[in-house]
Amino acid sequence: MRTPEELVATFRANGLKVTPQRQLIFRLLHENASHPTAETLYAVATVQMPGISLRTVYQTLADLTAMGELLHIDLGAGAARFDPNTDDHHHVVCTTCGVVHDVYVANTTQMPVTGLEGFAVHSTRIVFSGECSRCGENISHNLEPSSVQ
Amino acid sequence: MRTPEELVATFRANGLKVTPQRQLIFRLLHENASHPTAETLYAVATVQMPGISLRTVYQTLADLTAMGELLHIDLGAGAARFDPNTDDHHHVVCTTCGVVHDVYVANTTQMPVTGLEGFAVHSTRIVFSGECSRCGENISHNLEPSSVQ
DNA sequence: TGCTGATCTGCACGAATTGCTAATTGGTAG
DNA sequence: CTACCAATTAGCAATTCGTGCAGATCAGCA
Repeated sequence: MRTPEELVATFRANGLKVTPQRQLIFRLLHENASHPTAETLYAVATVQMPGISLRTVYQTLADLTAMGELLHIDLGAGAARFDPNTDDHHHVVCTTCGVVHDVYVANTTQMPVTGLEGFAVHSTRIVFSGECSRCGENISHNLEPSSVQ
Repeated sequence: MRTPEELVATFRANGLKVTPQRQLIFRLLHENASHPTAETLYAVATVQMPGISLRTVYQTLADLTAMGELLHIDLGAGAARFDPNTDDHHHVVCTTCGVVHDVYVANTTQMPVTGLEGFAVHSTRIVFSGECSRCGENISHNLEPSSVQ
């Protein structure tokens, strides 16, 4: 995800105004490397800016998505997640706690596939579901702090 | 998808009652090889059984899904689709008309992947999006009837 | 400083389900 | 064949995740 400053510049370049609400959201997204839902971001934003509207959060996320600065990811359950990582990648979801991690899959366009005849494929979405290591050991052992969020 | 008769037997075996509503839905699913939504099935069911409740359709689809006789597939947009094909497979969606076709992908567990460390993956869901041949040529040429639904 | 269109807020609305409950009914025990 | 009772159905309310709308506000420019 680009820096809040870059996003400010991008918004200006696109003729969009730079409001305090938008700047706050830029900052939160830049700081937060997780895959928040609109509600989650709203909750965090409210702390720093009481009165900000959930509607505005949705709107700004939609703007960022439209500009390609954010990915709108639908895991097929619950609210949409927004991903500051705009690389070509995929996701794993923990079915227990809901954490989402980025996954990189090589050559998705060259997978051995049957049934795509007649389709001009524009995109491929892969979602792995499983249990993260933290949930796997529901009793917290003396586990070295891994990259598990 | 199993035959209505088999499903009747399975329901009885599981201690569930066999009602006319359920039998109708068994039949519709067996006949209909597409990937209907609950509403779609409801619409068809209503013709043969006016007064059947959408709630009942949802309930029966949930029962079948719980028994593994049906797959609940969420394409990440709009209503859930129900798939009578319970093989291990994936899907393509036409972004224009919404048709869904089954896709078989070999060895999804051996794809070259980075980022799954620490996850015990239980399932992999792949959704291809694109345009089907029918929508690709939005003017209907003298196209030989293919398997395009 | 003043405009003015963009933006924000708050609320109503919409789609897709699920929760709840009274009325009905399948399956079985007489 | 009949009665009984838990399972099921119907139908409506409630929920979740968003989007549409309208009036109040504000950013950015002259």
